[in-house]
Amino acid sequence: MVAIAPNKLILHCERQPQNHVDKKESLMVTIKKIAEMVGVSPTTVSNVIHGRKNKVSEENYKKVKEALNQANYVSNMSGRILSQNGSKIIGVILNYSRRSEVNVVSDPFYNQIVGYLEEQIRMNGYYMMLYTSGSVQESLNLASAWKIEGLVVLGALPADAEKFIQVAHMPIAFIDTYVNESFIKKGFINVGLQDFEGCYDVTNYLISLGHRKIGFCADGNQLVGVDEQRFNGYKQAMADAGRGINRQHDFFGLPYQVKERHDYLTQLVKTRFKAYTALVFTSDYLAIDALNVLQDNHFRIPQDLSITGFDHNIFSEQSRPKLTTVEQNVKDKAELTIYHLMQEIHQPKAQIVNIKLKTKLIIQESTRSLRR
Amino acid sequence: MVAIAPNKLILHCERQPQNHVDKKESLMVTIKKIAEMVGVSPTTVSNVIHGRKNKVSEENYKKVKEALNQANYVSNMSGRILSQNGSKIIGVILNYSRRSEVNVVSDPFYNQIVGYLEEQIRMNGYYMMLYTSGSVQESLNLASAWKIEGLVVLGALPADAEKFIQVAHMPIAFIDTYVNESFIKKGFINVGLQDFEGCYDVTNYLISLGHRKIGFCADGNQLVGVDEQRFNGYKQAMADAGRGINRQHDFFGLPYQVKERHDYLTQLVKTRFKAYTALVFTSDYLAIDALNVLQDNHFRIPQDLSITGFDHNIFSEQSRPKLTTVEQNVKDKAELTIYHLMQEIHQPKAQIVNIKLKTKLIIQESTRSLRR
DNA sequence: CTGTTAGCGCGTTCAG
DNA sequence: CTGAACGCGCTAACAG
Repeated sequence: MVAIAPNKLILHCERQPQNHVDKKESLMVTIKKIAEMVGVSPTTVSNVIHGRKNKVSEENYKKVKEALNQANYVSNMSGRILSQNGSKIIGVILNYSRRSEVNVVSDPFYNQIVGYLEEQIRMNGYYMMLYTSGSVQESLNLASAWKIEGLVVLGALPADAEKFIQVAHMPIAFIDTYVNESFIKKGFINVGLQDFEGCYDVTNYLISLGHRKIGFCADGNQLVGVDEQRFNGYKQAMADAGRGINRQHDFFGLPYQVKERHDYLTQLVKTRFKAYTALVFTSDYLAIDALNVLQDNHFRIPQDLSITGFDHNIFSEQSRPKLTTVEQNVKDKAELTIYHLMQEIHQPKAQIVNIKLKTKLIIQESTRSLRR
Repeated sequence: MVAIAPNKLILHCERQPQNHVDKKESLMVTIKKIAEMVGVSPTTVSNVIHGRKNKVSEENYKKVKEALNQANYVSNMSGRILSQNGSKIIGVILNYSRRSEVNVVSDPFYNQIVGYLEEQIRMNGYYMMLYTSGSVQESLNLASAWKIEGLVVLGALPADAEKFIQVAHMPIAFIDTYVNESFIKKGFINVGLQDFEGCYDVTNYLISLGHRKIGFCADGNQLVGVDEQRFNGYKQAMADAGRGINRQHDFFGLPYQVKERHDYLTQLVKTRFKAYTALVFTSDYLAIDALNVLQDNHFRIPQDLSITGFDHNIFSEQSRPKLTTVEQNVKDKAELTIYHLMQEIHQPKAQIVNIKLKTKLIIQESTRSLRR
């Protein structure tokens, strides 16, 4: 199924014909075996494992406990799940994203949050199963096959998110998702940002610097979910400054694929971008990517053009000039998401959580004042 | 257990007292139910699921198949695992790394490869369980609890890797790991780079530009595993050019924590770095990080100092000047790793795989010639 | 070709 | 306080 051609330098790579090994030994330490060893019943062992001291004599408790440690007992999850217990798995689903047409892998935001999610999930005594791509149904199948206790869905588009809500039978926490009001009922969890306000602020800052001709750049040609909110924030700021926005002209939908995007940007630099003194980007990644193309085409940032990003991740710090951007706290996002998901797992349908974390304008070097 | 203080702006967050819901319904579609519906035995259904056409009449086959689709049957993994079948899980273990003291989250290399690994694992019909941190034993416990079929271990230090080999009862594929020769026996899989050669090449390139005073910078004070090999490559290139290396003076071990590292670098800029015309870094990440500190301290790169990275990831492209670096193909690494792990799963102990992928010198703008 | 049965490991009754 | 018995969903071995 994997179509790779391993024609790289291989140092040693011996091969033996069909060395079929019987692996029937099963080194698994089971409750039963522990019970045999100590000379008690499996139930007693189970009780010890679950710390039910009032059900086991102190003497036995000690002996069993010791045997468990000795043998490094690890409960078999399959057995556990089967006997109506939680699987202790949280599924994390990617790729219902604004950047869905390209491998999510390259998106620094997703990379970062996945790391933090894993950390939080592990700290709660759960395991994380990571799943990318596929349809909503596919994801839900995965979830039910493993009796997954909860799902984290990243950056789903409204339609997908709504399908998740309708079809799923388990707690779901969304991150950065906008759905129709009617879906926001008991059991709904979403952790997002004040996208509108964040983009309003940064646009407004540009306006305060004297900019009037400000464009808006996003991934893809559709403005939906997060990007839509950010666009609206930008639009509102412009409107409040007495500048109407023409979606046709002032919005630039950039291709997802790197090469195409660069080609398109190179073209824009020579044409439509000339009409602007500032550009608002929906992510640091995109802004930095454009920054390089602009610089390579002898645009000076910020002298010739001011640009702003969104995220305040490592990219905006490592670029030169450093990027003026909107900060979001990814770690907080992950923590809150898992916190509320755990609440929901332990106490279903108890709450509605729709968090919009504050953002913060980070003024750096990629923007300049038009006044003097 | 999670110690977070959700004192952020929360829009709506209602709460209800203990709305304890009975969720005993179990919407799970089981083989048994399908069997009842169609009016055949569970075995027949199982046979259809596994495509054993020769064991089921064509008529029944059709009827069952239809019912399965109709009901959107998904096999319960726990049952499957329990009855001696593979779990279809590949565990991916992080954090036995050269950068282990800090959250792996921030390391772009790990982020990237995790994404590609997930892709490959999924394409092989497996699931990925991601696990960070913890001891070798802990990781192996996880693996046995879930009857994990194979493990991918990223960036393990030699000692940990050797423990994995000794204790584990399942196929393991290492990435970027160096172990003692004696551990390289049937069943061993490692996919790494020509670290020595890569660093030799880049150092040699600097030498060819006329540099003689070249320093070496890595994470942490210990040179082990990958970093050790790279250091050796650097050392050898210097030796071949008639320059002996003093590990005390010419090696710079940088702190893992960002703040401390920046402080240390700021200090070095004013002192020891002055004695060098070029610096070799073990990663793009580190090189770019230092580049910024250097630039912020009015060092001009490459006029005052040439620097090189390792990885050729997005960082080396987005920096200004672009980084001269050593390219590795992360996608290839992931593909080969999973390819060979799958081989090993299906045909245990059949091979020894110790791949060292070629690297490629990428000459960009962060290095300059001392000749004229 | 089809159905019955046993057992995987665990947790939870329910009798002792 | 302890142990025997059952069932979760699935598969494989075995009868019919």
